Amino acid sequence: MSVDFSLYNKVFENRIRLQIMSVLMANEGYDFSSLKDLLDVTDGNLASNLKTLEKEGYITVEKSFVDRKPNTRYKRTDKGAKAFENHLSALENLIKQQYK
Amino acid sequence: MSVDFSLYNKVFENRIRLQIMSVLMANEGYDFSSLKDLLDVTDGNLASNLKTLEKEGYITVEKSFVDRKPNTRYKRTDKGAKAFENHLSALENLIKQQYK
DNA sequence: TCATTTACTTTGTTTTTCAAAGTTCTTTGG
DNA sequence: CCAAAGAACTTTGAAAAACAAAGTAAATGA
Repeated sequence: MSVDFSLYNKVFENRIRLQIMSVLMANEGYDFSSLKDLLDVTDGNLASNLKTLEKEGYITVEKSFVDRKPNTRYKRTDKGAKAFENHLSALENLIKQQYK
Repeated sequence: MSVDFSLYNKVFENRIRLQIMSVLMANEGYDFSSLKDLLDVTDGNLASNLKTLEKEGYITVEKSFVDRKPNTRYKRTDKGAKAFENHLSALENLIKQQYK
């Protein structure tokens, strides 16, 4: 009757965090400035949403220098991948339900 | 490369509103107390989220008496159905992208 | 050495969420 | 007929979340 929402994850309720994880699922890693271009957000906003994901243990951060410029690279963790897949399952249930 | 998010709708970023619309897509109508039981929210919270959907023109409200008790019944509008389907499309793109 | 770029952090405002309490309308029991 | 009760709110206010803007650090380039 009703859709199972137990796998729904509030961390991914935010559009920016949802998109960040989506990008990090499709790519092994992605850097700060590329994310910024892709998602069209201010750097402060992006940084704080990345921090939220990091605090949850969903992504890792690696700082280095590329072309003599600072470069910060983000990657999903296994925990993050699992959590995201679970969340997508909840959404998938919602979508499927429509045809029931 | 990146997922199309143009159909993403901020109104449905909230879990409760997302679930309400989901229920109203699968059912012609649904009443207040049944929604309350289903979604496990306080009546104030439910009422305010229903009002948000009503203000957007996504649902309609009909009040009557059933078994001598007040009964409020909610239905999706065409506009609401369209907006919700669009939003699900955006989510579907996100899910599909994972297998690319 | 001074400006510039990247990737933040801090600050503070605005927006959103939500619970709790109060209100209205109608029915029912005494 | 009056009080109590239940449904469905509305109001109030507090807490959390979202963001923009400005400030900062570290390294490089001119």
